[in-house]
Order: sequence, then C-alpha cells, then structure tokens
Amino acid sequence: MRARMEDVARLAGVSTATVSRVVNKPECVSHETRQRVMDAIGQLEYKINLAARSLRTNQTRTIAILIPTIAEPVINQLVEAVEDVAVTENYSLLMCSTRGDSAREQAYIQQISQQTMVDGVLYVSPRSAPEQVLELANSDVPLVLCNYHVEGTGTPCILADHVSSIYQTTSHLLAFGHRRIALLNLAALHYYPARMRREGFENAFAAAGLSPDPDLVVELREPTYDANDWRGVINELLDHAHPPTAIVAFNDKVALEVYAVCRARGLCIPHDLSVTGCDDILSARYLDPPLTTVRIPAYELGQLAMQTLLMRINQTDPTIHKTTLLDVELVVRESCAPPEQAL
Amino acid sequence: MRARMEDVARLAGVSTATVSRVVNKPECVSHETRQRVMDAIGQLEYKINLAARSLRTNQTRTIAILIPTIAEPVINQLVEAVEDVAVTENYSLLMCSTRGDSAREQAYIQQISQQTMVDGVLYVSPRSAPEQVLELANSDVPLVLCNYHVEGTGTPCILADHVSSIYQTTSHLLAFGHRRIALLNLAALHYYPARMRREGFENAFAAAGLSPDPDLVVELREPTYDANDWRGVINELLDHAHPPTAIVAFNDKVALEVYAVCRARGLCIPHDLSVTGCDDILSARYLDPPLTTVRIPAYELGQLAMQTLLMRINQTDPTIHKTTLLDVELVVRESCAPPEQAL
DNA sequence: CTGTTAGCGCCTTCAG
DNA sequence: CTGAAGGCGCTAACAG
Repeated sequence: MRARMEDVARLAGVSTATVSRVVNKPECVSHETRQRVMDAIGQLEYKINLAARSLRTNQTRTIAILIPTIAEPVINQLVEAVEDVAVTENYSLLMCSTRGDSAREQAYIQQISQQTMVDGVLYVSPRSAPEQVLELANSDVPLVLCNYHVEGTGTPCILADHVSSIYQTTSHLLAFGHRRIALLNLAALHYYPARMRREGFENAFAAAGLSPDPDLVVELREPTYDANDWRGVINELLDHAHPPTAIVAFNDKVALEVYAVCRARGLCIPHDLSVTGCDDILSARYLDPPLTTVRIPAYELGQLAMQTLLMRINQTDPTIHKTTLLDVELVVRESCAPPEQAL
Repeated sequence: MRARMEDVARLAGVSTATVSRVVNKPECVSHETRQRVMDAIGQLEYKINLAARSLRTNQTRTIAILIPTIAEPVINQLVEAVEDVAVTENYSLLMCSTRGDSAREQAYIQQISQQTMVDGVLYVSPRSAPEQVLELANSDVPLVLCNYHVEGTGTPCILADHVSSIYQTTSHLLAFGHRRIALLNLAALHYYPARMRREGFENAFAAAGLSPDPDLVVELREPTYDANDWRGVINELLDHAHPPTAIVAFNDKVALEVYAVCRARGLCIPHDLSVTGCDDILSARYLDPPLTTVRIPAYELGQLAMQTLLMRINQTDPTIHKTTLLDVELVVRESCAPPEQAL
C-alpha cells in the first residue's frame, strides 16, 4: 500500500504519534479518536511497514530455526511446537533447513550472525564443527541449542535423553534373553547424539553384567539422510558366521530397512530376529509386526526450547538452567521375542 | 553489533556510500579500497541491518509460505523445494502453518496482507473460504496458489493432477476385474482437491462403461489430520451386506488405516481386499504387502510454485500461464489382485 | 571509482 | 490524552 502513517494521520485529523498509538497501544487513546483513526486506516488500506518499525525499535520479532531437514517426524513436530509458541508470542519463524549440506549450514550461520535479521536462533541438531557452533554461541544473537550440548558458554541446551532411549531398547532385548545384539548407529561427523546412543547401548550391557560384541556394533559415517546404504550393512550382519538374534536400530527409519531385508530373506520378525527402533514414527504401529520403539517428546522439546529462547531474548530470567534433558518412553509392541534357542 | 556503516566508513577512511557498495556491488569498488573496507568490517564486527535496508529498498527479500501443516510428506517435500529455490535466489522463508486451525489461517492472512512484511506469498492447500482466498489474491501482495484453483483473478495456480491420481488407482482396480470399489475421500469444508478426486473416481468408472455404487463412496467432513476417525468408517464398509472387494483411499495415511483394520479382522491384502493409496509416503513400500499408490511430484510442485512467485515479484514475465497441472504417476506394488470370485 | 545528500516509515521521548 | 520533532541505518541519485 502507498499510504503511510502520515496519510492516515492527516485523514483522521490527528498526528502520526496518535496513529502509532492506535496501532500499538490502543488503550492509550480515547475511544473516539481511536475510532476515527481506525476508519482512516481502513479507508486508505494502510499497511504497517515492519521494516520501519524494526529499524526504530531495534527488534525484528522474528526468530530463525536452523534444522537439518524438515522431513523427519521428530523434527517437524518440534518445529510445529516452536511455531505454536511463536504465534502466541507474536513472533515469526524463519525456516533455515540445511538438507545435510554443510556449506548451506555455514551460509545460514553467516547470514544470521552477520546480519541483523532475527532476534534469536534455535539451532537443532547441529552438524557443523563444534568451533562453528561455538562461534554462533559467542556471537550476540540469543541462541538455544536442541539436541546438542556445549559447555562453558551460557547457551541453554534442550535435549531428549538419547542415552536412555537406546539403553531402554537394549535392556528390553537383554531381558528377553538376547545376548548377540547388534547396534545400527549413525555416527556422522559432528553428529552429537551418536555418542550418547552408543553409551546407552554399552550401559545396558554393563548393567546386566555383560558386554556387547564389537563386531555387532555398526556405525555408519554417511551424513546423508538416504536410507539405502543401510541394506548392505544389515545383510552383512545377517551373513555373519554367528549372526545377531536382535537388532537395535538408532531410529525407526533404519528399523524399516531391517524389516525390508528380513522380508527379502524370508526371515520372520520377531521369531527369527527381534528389532527395535527409536522415534515412534507414524508407520511404526502399522508395520507387521508393529515395531517396539521409543517415543521422543518432540513437541515438548520444541516448546521448551522456544520458551527458553524467548526468555533469553527478553532477559526475563538470566539464570535459566543451562541444559535440560527430557525423558523418553519405551513403547513396547510386537517386534521383540525371546531368541530362538536353535540358533 | 553496535557498529554502523558510518563507523566502518570512518575506520576505513571512506564514505558510507562506498561501504554500501562493498557490501552490495563489490565489483564497483577498487580492489584496494574494498580490501580496506572489508578489514574495517571485520575489525568492528559490523553487521548489516536488514530492517534499514528493507526500509530503503522497499523489499524484504522474504516470502511467506502458508501451509496447513508441516507434518505431511507431500507438503514437507514441497516446502523443501521452495526453500531450495529461495536459497539460490537469496530469499528467506517465513513459515506459516495453520495446523488445521482456521482462525490461525485467518490471522496469518491478516498479518500478511495488512503489514508490509513479505515480498510474496505461497499459499498451499487453502482451507479458508473462497472469499478469503480471493481477498488475498486481490490484495497487492504477489501470490501463487498451490493445490487450489481460482479463476478470474490473475493468480497463478500450481496443482498436482488430483483427478488423474484417483482415476489411475481406480482404473487399476477396474482392470483387475473389481466392480465393488469403495472410495475413502476427505471432503472437508473448502478443501479443494476433494471434488477432483471424486471426479477421478467417477471418470474411471465411466471410462469402463460402469458406474460406482454410491453406498461405497465415503466422504469424511472431518477437517482434522487425525486418522482415528477412519477406522470406524472402514469397519462399517466391511460390515456392509455386500462389501467392497477393493478400497481406493485418497491418501496413504488412510490406506494405512485400512491395513490396520484388515489386520485386526484377519483379512489378507490383497487376497481378501485390494487397497490403493495416494502420495507414496515413505512407509508405503515397507508395508506388507507394499502399497500400490500414486507418486505426487511434490518437489517439482514447490519448485515451480516458487519460481512462478519470483517471476511475479520481479515482474519478469507478466504473461505467466495462469494454471499448471503437474502429472502424477501410478506406482504399482502388491496391494492389488483380482477379486475373490467366491465373495 | 568515490563522496554528498536526502530521505525510506516508524516510534518515542518530551511538552502541553 | 495528544502533538512536535528527531533519528534508527541504509541506499541511490547525482556530482565530481
């Protein structure tokens, strides 16, 4: 629209200050004047110019959410939660998804830290080198990390308990009597949760007074989101002279691949092989048999992360506890059974 | 950062205009001067203020994408495509997802049309009343519609061919010899593609010189994304005195529910019942049996929509063809077979 | 190739 | 409760 506040002011016979008040603090303007101004606004189809406002107020009312992809169920629930909070708090959400492209991740970080464009950043599952994450953490843009952990800086970190998730699925299988349990993990460079999952796996064995067979721990370093590479790995595992009786997949998508391989080999889950996943994606319950997995509180994660970021921005509570670990819940379905003694 | 262009200019011993040029048209500045300015920028940790730039240039370099939810595979692929184009063209993406809440959809539309905040809007799968969509179309914000169609206004519409998708799955079943085919459709208020799907269903029958049994056409008016309501409907259909031998689901999620119901009833797909879906979500191929469905060119849709929007914004080509229909592809897997003659 | 100058549209003290 | 006035930081003519 062409009309500016000045035009509205003239038409309503008031000053621009009053128009501004009508827009921002209507309660501070007399009912009568307000009405006149509102009419003028409608008549001129006046549109408020956010750039001018931002320039003046020094805040953009926009936050950026930096994520690896939007196509992961856990992440898109998290994003939805963030947006829900943003909407109630009158913030807009800038989507920055990197699609596993580290150059793009870098570019986004540059953009955010070298331009005044957002009031804060939510950085989910960083894949960048720790130094780069630190660089952002040490810049003057308020930051909250999700699914990542840094120490030293005052950056709040909100995490699901990745140790616990794999600990729980592994323990579940151990309780069934499995001993030869394989772990399918993603250990891409700078991918933080991988270590925690590995730890959960080992802790579960340790708690049972056992230790895992290193041969059965597979850590793919492929940073992409392409699931194809898993098939080869799974087949290798099953071709092993002394194959596993159970597989702990680090997420449900990989568990899906285990299902596919079993189907191709004529193996019956859970009779011939027990399988667990993680994330509880939609299709987990529709598989045959339904998949035993772990529910990640993705929505709560996003909510908490956004609330924390808002507190940082408003400096409401500078003593926000630095890192929060959210509990995770085992969802037992039908993909696990005692191992075949015959094997 | 505190530093403004003026500070940089002073430190580098040049004018602000030169600093601006270094930032925006580096090729128009001598190598030497540029270097000096860049050093100053680094030294002062100068951050460019986008609000000031926008105020001056009268463009935000931001576009809004208005979507019903982010958690649908087709939509999130589309969004990814949009973002990919945005990144290459130096635009930012504002996420506006309504989560099936029409009040929120309205609020977003208000915000977009009554504030200068974005250079354009991509409106995907509107659920609002047609008048409201038209209101946005007639505002001065460049708009492109996805998965929707309006006539009269010059608004470009980019659509997947919803008629064809259901036409193809229905024909596939007819070719197997099915005659009692049920349609599970979503006909939420103002949900545009529902009509097209219904049309595809009926056209397929007509092309075979047949007509569908109206008893077997179910159109749920539930506007939510909750899939639970479908179970009851599916059970009713199968309890019918003369039940269908095949079910055409309007999308894969609903087909998933058909699988679940069949599993619960001890029915074997495709032996006892043939099923088709639409969208080709990830899990479609992991089901047992793998689901016959339709691939929607979601990425291409998003790409084309964004490119079209950019042309509108830049007025590169005011003669953009108004509406584009993208082809859709049947993916035959194993969820369909000839009907049991015994039934 | 570089500098001068004049706003972009709004908010926000400060008076009245 | 309302008005006057200044400036947020940047870009884009226009000169030189």
